[in-house]
Amino acid sequence: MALDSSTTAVSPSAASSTRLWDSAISDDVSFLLARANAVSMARTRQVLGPFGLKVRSYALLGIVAADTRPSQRELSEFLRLDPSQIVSLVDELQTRGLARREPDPRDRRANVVVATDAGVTLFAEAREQVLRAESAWLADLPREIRDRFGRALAQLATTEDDS
Amino acid sequence: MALDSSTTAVSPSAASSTRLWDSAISDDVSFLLARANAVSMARTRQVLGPFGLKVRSYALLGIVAADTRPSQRELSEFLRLDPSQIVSLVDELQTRGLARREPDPRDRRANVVVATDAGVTLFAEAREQVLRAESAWLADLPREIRDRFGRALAQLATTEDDS
DNA sequence: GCAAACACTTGAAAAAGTCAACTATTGAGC
DNA sequence: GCTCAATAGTTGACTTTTTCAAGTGTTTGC
Repeated sequence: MALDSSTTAVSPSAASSTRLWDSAISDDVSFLLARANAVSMARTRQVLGPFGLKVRSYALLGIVAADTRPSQRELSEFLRLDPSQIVSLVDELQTRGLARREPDPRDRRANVVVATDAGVTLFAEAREQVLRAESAWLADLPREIRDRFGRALAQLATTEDDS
Repeated sequence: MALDSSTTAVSPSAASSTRLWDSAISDDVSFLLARANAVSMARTRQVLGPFGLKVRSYALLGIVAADTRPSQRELSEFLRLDPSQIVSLVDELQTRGLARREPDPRDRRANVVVATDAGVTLFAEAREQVLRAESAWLADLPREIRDRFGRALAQLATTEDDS
């Protein structure tokens, strides 16, 4: 299923699969959330394409563009990525002149990752388009839901799992 | 990031990464949606574990348990999976006696996938637990949001992407 | 009747994720 | 102050997942 971000979302008006929306799982919040996420990923990916950014690079760039000066370890934990994946993402941004590593003065084992001016600028431009696409996507929700959807998601996103 | 279903979600109260929630991207609906989806996946996975089901098998079983008699092609399109992935999932359910293939009388190239009685029963039991976990997860949302969250997600999930 | 398209299947290839091991550094315990 | 376990970042091996190619048998459009 599109329970990941690797698939392009199309509407259930695609004739051959419309009828399967009548089955029970299409009432499951988990299914709907996965589906909505897939649509969101596809839309975001499309918007970021012209900036040469992928969703993960965009997210990492956004964090470091906020002058947070995170260590790679912090990025890894926050983004829920393996440290070796952070290495690759930072390498890529560094190669493009959008971010760089600096030695962390508090701990010689660590780097902090900082955005360059070019990185800050690119992020701002990309974010403008991302937010525009989001607004368009959310536009048809009832107003009182739309205004609180982000907050609801944030609350759900920060609920501990049942481990 | 947890922009996929492969990661266990933990709260931002995990001390070392709390401060990164202050960056811009944590306002992005796409980021929050991905995060909420990751939590949802983790919770669903945990609930389905004791039934020996994974999220995708559960979804597929749910569709065929609804007496929809879908072809594999229809399942592939609906769930946004490659046909070869449907083969594996159906194989697995078939091996466990939860579903089976039948020749499609309308088209000899095709099979329809049907749930067995055991499959229908297992799905019902699993679904009960999935819905219970969902209710618990959504419980702290404001009432007027909680009552309409699923519908909002369904609307978003069925919006065409900008392709 | 023929050729292109299609359903399912198998398996190869590519991509993504996970894990192991290394060097250098830090911090806890004595 | 010393020792050793833990840690940060890195590289690369290994595993898993996804994508793609190609095959057989069937259907459809001309």
